[in-house]
Amino acid sequence: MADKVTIGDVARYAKVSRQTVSNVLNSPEIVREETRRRVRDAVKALGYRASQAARQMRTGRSRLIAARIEPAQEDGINGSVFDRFLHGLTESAARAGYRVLLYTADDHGAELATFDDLLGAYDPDAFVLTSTDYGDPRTTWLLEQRIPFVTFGRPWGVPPERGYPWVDVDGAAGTAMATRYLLDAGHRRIGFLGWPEGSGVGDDRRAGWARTMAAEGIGAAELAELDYRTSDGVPEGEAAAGALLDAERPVTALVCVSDSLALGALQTRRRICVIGFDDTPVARAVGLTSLSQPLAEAAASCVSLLIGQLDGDGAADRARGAAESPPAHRLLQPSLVRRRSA
Amino acid sequence: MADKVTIGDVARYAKVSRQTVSNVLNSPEIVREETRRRVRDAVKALGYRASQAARQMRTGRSRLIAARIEPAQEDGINGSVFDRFLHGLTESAARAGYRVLLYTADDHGAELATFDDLLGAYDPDAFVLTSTDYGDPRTTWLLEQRIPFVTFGRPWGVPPERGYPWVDVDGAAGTAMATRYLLDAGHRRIGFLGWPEGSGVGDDRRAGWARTMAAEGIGAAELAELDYRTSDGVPEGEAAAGALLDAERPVTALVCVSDSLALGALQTRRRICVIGFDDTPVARAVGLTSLSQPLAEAAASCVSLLIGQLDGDGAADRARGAAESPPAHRLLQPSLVRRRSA
DNA sequence: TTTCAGAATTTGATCGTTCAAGACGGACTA
DNA sequence: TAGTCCGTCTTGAACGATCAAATTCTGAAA
Repeated sequence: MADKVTIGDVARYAKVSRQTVSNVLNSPEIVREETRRRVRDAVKALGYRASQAARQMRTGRSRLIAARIEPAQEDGINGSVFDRFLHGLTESAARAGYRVLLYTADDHGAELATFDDLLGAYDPDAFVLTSTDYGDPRTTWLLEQRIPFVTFGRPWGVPPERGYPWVDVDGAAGTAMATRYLLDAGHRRIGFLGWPEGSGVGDDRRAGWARTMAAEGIGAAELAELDYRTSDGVPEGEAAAGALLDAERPVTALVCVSDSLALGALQTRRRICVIGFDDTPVARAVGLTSLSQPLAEAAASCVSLLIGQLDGDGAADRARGAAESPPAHRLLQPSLVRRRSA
Repeated sequence: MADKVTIGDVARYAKVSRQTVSNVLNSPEIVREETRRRVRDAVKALGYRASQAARQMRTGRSRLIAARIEPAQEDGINGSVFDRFLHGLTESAARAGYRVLLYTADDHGAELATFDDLLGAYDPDAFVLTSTDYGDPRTTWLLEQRIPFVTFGRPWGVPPERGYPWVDVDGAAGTAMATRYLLDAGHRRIGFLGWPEGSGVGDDRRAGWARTMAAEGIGAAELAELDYRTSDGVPEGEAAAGALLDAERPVTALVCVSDSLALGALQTRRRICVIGFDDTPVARAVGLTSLSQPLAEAAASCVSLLIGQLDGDGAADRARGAAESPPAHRLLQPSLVRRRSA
């Protein structure tokens, strides 16, 4: 194993000083063309790569982004969504010269402790949070500590002045699209299988269905009939779909808040069109039409929002003690993947 | 944000020297009891945490373990297996004072380049490889560079003298267990839905079924009839199961090399018992009996094998230029999760 | 030729930790 | 009494990079 090549080795090889090599790497514009070329050749010839540890010592920047890897959920079907997001995150981060550091935590309290731990030891430059919920203590803590972060998920119920950058997928637009698709196919009794009220994501997805149905002239009373709420899970979906199908005026199609519920609905084996949400592997496997989140794009957006804070004028802003521009955010559109079920 | 607490701050507070603080942290046994206590109090009072970057500078150890996050597979159903492994890895590593650094790579070539990149910049102490295959160039490369690593997956086709530490789940024992279970339930025409010959994992799983059937007195000719090979995927499974069911002497039960194939078999909706492999979320969702890999335990084993190399006498061994003891490994047993399908 | 501004490059200090070697005091030995 | 040793603690140097300031170089104007 070749001994470590240091910036000094490169400097000697290129017959310049350490600092010039450093400049070629970090601010090439201030180095004369010919010197720059010589240094770059030396870097290539020796296979030099800057030691992240040494750089971090001086600059205080670790080029590390911390992300929590979530435990496999009870139901697990939706787990792969996060998996794909994480993959995209790793790729986008690498392109921007950052790496993803994983951590786990069982609850918000443990997660705050982990933040502190990580910041003390590895000192990541930023965090990416997922599964944000109402009154999330993590965002508050990070804002207080002035640690850069982004969330994948909107700040549900957070007043705008406490805003922070986020990326999310427009769930309402997705369910609206699905509903419109079913309406165009001639359906009118289109039910919605959703979660109990109170989850940001769930309520948002329900809203898209509701407003599309309302625009079609369907009244509130009928909507209430068509709106079924249950906790997530395949058996729950089967039961709920059964209830809606056995009603006096049965549904002919269902928009579901998750693939788990949609899969349950499919398992009733009744003549019914079903559309799920998240386009999980299961959906692909069983031919379930589903709304697909652009996860790679979401991850890329997260990284670019972070980079804006980190490499951009973020430091300057924080020094001035003022965040003048409101935090950036991005709302992405899901797409409908047509399969046998609808 | 409190300024960073350094070892010097702690030293001043405890009225000792920097080095004594360092000793309390790294070799407490050489410090007098009372001093040790005083230093520990100071550490707690100030909330000190050693800077990983500075430590790495001096010791050359990053306390980072690199793992590749695999792209979601075509079929994706089995993706969650890796996901759960990664979660376990992160947890076990944290317990041992290590963190997991993610990277991606599209093929082995790109992965070798990434190894080099990572080692140059972040200098992880070890790698965890998954999805090893025959003649894997990655293990050869890492062995040559004398970089510690473990694989989750046996060294298929690697001569013992080029051995390295690994952890794996005994697939053959799993399919043997499944086959035995079906035999005990009275089945005799038990088919095996497997992948084409040539994959280590696939062949191993087939072997467990074959040897259990043979032990039951079923001849080679009949075994060949019952053994179906196809590429992975739900439609493929459906087709294969159909063929075995429509044969002159149809099967009454199926052991499958993956949940994808098993799910396909289930979708034939024929009266047949099916057992899958991996206990994926889909299996849980549709009530598929499946073999479950102890992923958390596998991850913990990977970490402990690595720690043995890293914190143990690994450095001394390497200094002596001799690996006297053969690399350690662990073969774990899967378990059968009974559900409706068998 | 001299002067000078600006560009290009170099030098010394520093980040926070651990290593290697040295200092100090007390006990034990000769 | 002096010498030696051991346990405990301290001091200076080093890891490899960047920052800040000093220095040298370049070319144009006086």
